[in-house]
Amino acid sequence: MVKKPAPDASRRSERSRRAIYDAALALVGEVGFPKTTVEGIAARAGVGKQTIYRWWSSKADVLLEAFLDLGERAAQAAGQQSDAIPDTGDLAADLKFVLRATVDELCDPRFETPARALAAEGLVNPQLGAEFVAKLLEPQLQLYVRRLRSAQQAGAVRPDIDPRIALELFVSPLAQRWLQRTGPITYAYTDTLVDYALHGLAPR
Amino acid sequence: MVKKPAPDASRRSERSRRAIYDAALALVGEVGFPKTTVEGIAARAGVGKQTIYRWWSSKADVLLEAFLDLGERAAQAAGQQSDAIPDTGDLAADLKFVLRATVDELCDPRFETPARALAAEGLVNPQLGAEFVAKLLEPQLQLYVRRLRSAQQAGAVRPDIDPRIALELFVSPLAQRWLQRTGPITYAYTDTLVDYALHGLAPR
DNA sequence: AAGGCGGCAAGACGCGGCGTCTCGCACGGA
DNA sequence: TCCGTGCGAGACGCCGCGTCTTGCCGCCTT
Repeated sequence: MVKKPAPDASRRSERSRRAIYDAALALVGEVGFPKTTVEGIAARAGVGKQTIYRWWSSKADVLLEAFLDLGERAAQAAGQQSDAIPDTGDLAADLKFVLRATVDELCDPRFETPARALAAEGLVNPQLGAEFVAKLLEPQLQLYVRRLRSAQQAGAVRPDIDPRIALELFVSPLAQRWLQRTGPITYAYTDTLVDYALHGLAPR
Repeated sequence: MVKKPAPDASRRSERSRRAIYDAALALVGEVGFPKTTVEGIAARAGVGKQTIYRWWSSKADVLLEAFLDLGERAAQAAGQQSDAIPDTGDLAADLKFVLRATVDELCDPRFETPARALAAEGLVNPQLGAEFVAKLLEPQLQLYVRRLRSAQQAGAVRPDIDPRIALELFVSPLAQRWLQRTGPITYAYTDTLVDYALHGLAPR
């Protein structure tokens, strides 16, 4: 199964790696993913094409790592963790708070272009899609799982509910509106999602 | 705003149009969307490239129309409409029924490959994405809106609920699992979604 | 019946990006 | 000192894109 002669990672140029990340993110933001080329990334980064092909298999692969790296740096810069869900005891308020923050993030152009490009590529490329889900999406969703489990212990959520499915009631609608542009994304919308999901559509 | 000399549609070859639809769907199914080329479609259809470029702007555009055409033919073949939501008076049962049918459809390879390819392209190409949503997705969603309105009049759904948002509680999770492969797609799963959405996560 | 008009199949063409390969160069360890 | 190897640079063949050209054929007009 080992196809490549495996280049020596200890000799790898950190400088080139950073330059490639920066160039890839900048180009995707400026001209979009389809018009971003490996040649363009190499030229902007001041790097030989071979250096890119030596360490990555495709421009999507480069962008995924660049995006992961961006996320890590942002998280480190923002103190400990910007990604934990608060637990004040008021589940509805906590969910609305974190979903509002997600709305802000989804509307930030710096985030939006590469994220959408990666999601799109992941749909068609299962290998990349799996990595995207495993490294970016699922860790976020697990935060909701934890918060919902806490809510179950506090009696705010029925004990027979599966948290991994429950979170999709408010996360997936937001994701779909953003991905497919099927509707406006506002605080009012996400607040409504939380209310509907917690209390149901049927009369009580 | 009129850029093209507008070819004479009355002289258009129906034979070529059909051959192009068939070739496009076949190729996408066989080698996937990224490896499908305009040249390949033309060759398989026994058609000049210019004939494709005369009537469509991109391979994604071709595939969108081919897919719409496929859907129309399938709908016509299946009697009147295969896409209406039953209204037996039991909202939960009706929703579970139609979602199970959707699960079957999403797992049909003939449907899956082109649909996923179109969705992926729509993410990155807003023009195509808007058309995809307007012509394929939103009409389906409006069926849920109607069924939910009927349920509101019957007292099965609270009157202050917005049906267009409510339907997302069970449709979007399924859509996301399918698109991003974030989890298994089963009848049990969609049944659970309906139960959670109707009765809420909180204790009653 | 004769002529034109326009879509048609076929394919040549230039362009540009892909992925590979070949150079020297720099820098590390024996 | 001398390999070994990643590096920047860029040449190379390949292929698909989107346009353009050629000759054919059917329809509409006259």
